Amino acid sequence: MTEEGVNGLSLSEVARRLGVKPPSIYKYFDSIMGIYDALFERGQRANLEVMRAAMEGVEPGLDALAAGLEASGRWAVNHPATAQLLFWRPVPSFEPTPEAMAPSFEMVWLQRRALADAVAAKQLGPGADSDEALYVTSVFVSGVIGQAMANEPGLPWGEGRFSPLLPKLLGLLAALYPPKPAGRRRS
Amino acid sequence: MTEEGVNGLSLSEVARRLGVKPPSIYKYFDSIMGIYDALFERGQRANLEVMRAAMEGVEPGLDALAAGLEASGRWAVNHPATAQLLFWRPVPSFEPTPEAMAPSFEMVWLQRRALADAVAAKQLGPGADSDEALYVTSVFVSGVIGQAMANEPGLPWGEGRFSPLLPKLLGLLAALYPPKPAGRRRS
DNA sequence: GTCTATATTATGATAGAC
DNA sequence: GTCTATCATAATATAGAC
Repeated sequence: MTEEGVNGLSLSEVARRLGVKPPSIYKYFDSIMGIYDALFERGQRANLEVMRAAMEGVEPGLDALAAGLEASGRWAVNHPATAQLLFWRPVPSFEPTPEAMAPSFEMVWLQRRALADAVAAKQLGPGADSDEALYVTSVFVSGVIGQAMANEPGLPWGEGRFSPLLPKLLGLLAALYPPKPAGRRRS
Repeated sequence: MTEEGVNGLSLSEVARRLGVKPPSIYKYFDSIMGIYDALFERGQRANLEVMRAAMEGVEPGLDALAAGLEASGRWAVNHPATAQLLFWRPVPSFEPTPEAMAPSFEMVWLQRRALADAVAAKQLGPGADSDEALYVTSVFVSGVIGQAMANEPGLPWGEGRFSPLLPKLLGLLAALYPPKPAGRRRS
């Protein structure tokens, strides 16, 4: 996928590099879509696990959210081909199975909980305990990853023009959802 | 590209749909990479022109920036396959020629000028007249487009969970680059 | 669980007639 | 500027021997 594009993955080439003949692959996968599905699930799982690990042992709330998203971003730029498969759906005929999708719901939940913790810790206002806040953070991360991968391929996370922006962008959550609502008249 | 993925574009299929035979294509393009390059250049040009048109007749500064980026986002979700070709480089063996890249420099310049205008109009602080601010806006737009295309394919701009976020995100520029620097001691 | 052999279909590209 | 014919190569997938 790295060499030919995600869409250029070939079952025959997989067999070639494994040192077996193409028919052998069919003992393990029903079709090339089965290979995509396994790659998709592995990728989702790996991404979830680095995020989970990064969030553990960090103060719950904004710190955990930032640590988790940084880890996810680092994983993505380190696995650009898989990340494209997961996040940009470049193979229209491939639809991941529910099992392959499952880890991504877990990731959403981790982020949603971190936002709720940030609200509870008064790092963010109550509006941050919302799907909207989740979408905003996902836009930040996906934007940074996409720009980094497209414009600075091969650069490690933390270098270049884009990935260093992520902490600054996450800091904007406090501007969107200020912990102390701007003093307004009682309503 | 829509049906088979950007990487699945086939010169033979192009010929088929044009009602000609494959060798005829070679009178117009050196190779399939020449087709990609033409698509890339057309896409960049189209994207530039909708942005330019949207910025004209709008108050220079933040309004023009927002209008231009909205128009660019709308164009992208309306042309998802071409947008993938332009913004995510899904064909590793394709390198756009300098001529095909040229419109994108013009786009950068339009946005940079809008940021400078916003600073001049005191809508944003001086720090916004910078490459960093440009990268931030590009992350916003690319993030919104990427999330919309991957998670809500086919939804028109303005609907769904992501594209309506763009104005809100652009509003954050004022938090990053406050027009009146927060009162600090003389330095 | 591996293989050979094969079916079927596709691709990008070129030579050369018209 | 179109075509026919062709080259060289590749793909996914299946049947069936071992």
